Amino acid sequence: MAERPTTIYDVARAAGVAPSTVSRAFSRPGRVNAETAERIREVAAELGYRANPQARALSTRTTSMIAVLLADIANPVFAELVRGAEEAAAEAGYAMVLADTRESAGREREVLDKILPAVDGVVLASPRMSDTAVRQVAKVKPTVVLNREVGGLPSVVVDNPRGMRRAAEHLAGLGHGHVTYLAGPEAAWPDGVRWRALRDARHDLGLTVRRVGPVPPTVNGGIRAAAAWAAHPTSAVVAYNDMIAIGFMRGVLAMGKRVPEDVSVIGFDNTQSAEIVSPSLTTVASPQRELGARAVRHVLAFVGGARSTSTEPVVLPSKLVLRASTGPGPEHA
Amino acid sequence: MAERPTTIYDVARAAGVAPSTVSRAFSRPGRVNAETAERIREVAAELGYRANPQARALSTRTTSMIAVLLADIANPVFAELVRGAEEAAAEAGYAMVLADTRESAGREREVLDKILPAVDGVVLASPRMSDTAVRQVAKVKPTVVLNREVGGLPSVVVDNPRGMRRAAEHLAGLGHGHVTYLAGPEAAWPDGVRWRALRDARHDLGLTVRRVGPVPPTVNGGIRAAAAWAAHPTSAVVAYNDMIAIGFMRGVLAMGKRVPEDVSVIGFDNTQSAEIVSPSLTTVASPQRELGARAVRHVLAFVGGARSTSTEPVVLPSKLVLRASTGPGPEHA
DNA sequence: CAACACGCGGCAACCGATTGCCATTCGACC
DNA sequence: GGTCGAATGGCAATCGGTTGCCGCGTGTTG
Repeated sequence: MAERPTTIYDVARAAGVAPSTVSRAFSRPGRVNAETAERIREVAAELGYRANPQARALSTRTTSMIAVLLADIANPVFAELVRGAEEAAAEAGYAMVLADTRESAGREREVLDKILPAVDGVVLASPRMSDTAVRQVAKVKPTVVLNREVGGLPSVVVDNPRGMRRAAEHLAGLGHGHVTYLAGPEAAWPDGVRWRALRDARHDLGLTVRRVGPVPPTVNGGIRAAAAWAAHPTSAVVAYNDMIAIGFMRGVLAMGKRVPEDVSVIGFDNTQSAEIVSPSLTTVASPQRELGARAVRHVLAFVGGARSTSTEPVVLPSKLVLRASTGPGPEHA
Repeated sequence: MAERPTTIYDVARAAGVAPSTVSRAFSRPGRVNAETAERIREVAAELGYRANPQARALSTRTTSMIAVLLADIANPVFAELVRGAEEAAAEAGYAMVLADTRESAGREREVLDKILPAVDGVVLASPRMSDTAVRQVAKVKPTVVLNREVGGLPSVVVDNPRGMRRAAEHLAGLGHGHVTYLAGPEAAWPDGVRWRALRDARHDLGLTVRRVGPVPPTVNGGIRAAAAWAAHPTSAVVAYNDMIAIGFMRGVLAMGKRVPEDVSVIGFDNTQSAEIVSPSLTTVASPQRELGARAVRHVLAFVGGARSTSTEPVVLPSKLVLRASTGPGPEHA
């Protein structure tokens, strides 16, 4: 432990050349005589030399690392997203580091202070901090925002309005006239978008809509939402995400009601849990893996110097996955 | 984007002092005249100065960051672990960065090359690389291994043998005489430990045990395990983890068999899914949050210079959580 | 009044790489 | 034989901080 790693200086001394030559042997193929380079490489291998990316970053200002900030690692919806991001980064020869910010704007700031100088770009997935703070970050390093739009900044989002619209149409088609939205955290940008999309659909589809919450985006949050909903029950609910939807089902089951006979439930995200819970959950799916990959590629394009890249948000489609948690409503023909 | 951040040199010029004084104003309270320090701090705030931890690391060799390497982010068992690690790190004023290595020893190496110089210590959670490679890492930076024991290196593990023993006792008590173990990845250290613990229990408890697999530690892996198990069915199975157990249940359900009437199922990890699946899953729980926190504190102790810290593994208890997936077996009294 | 300690700021070296520029060597060409 | 240019290696500055050491000015003490 704490054994000093070998540097180009160690290698240079051992190989009888100048440090600059060692440096070039690795980063400037052809700039150094082939034999000399070969000898240097041998000595380096023998000594177990590994370049220190941080030291390199001092002068080159690039580290081959990008950071992805996540609001909540425990939220399973991020699992696939991270995979996509990691793969896209690896493909481009970058390492991806992740930071969990525990749904807190303060933690986001703290982590960024430490990590920002160490990376070439940042993906902010569902950031909780203010637009101003996000722009601040974007001034320092190439930044792409995920699941949120911040004016003027590149972002990758899911087509939430269309997803919600499909959910509403599905419920209306089943004969549900009243729908409750179980709201997630107010700091979560998609929450507002989804709620507005539901409200916008109400005229066309002849629905009345209500809203309970906000509750935390967890199973327990869903249980609390169930209690709130019970004060003015409706025959259908759409939850901010799958976790809330699952908690809600658990809550209403505990009240002796049944899903979907007494109440139809739709979630968002199509997490693995949506499939294994029973009744299995109808939910609005989004291509998370693709989302992560696109965000990373987008950042890397900026890192590569793209200046003119459009700042129009990249919008990825969502689709409704039908399962067993939705059924006919009171006005079913 | 790409706007050069302010440095101590900028601050020094603006405040009319030497860069070294700026540096000391921040890192050596008392070393600089209070008024001067105050003025420097004001100027710094005005210019939006933020210290570059990487540059600092060059001379101090500490970055206030630690890395946690995970075999698979998508595995929900890691969610709580990460939480515990993150909290313990934050408590000590450290930032935690995470890297997903996609169950690949190669990725572990690549990521470590990039990230190691940027952090003060490393937690290797369920590493897939060889003992030799792990020791190599430990020579460079303080390292703690999680869910695995590598001779001579500090580690934090769960008491798997006891957990498996409890599971076996539970099944034996219910009148199951034959138990199949659904094996996880061979590279996963706990897999061997759990299997051996089950075999060791067989004499005492009068069981016969079999083993199918290995299969990937996922729901799909479990479905495959179900097919393999069906060739020689037993009235009880213990899976390497919850995901496999859940996939297994899905698989046998699809064959028209019922859980627990036809086969009792026990998982490992007590992930959230174990609770919401139906039938709910009996599983061996471990204190993941504590596991993560302990590992981080352990690393930080080494970072702080502890040399004599014992390298005896820290062993955390596990316990059996009874749910609906286990029931009486054929020899039930 | 001399000797000394202490407070406080600056100088310069250093951490580990990269890179612009210069010096040397050597072969080629006129 | 002289000139020129390509190939190759070294010197030294630089990136953004940290820190050992020096020096100056002031206050304290004998």
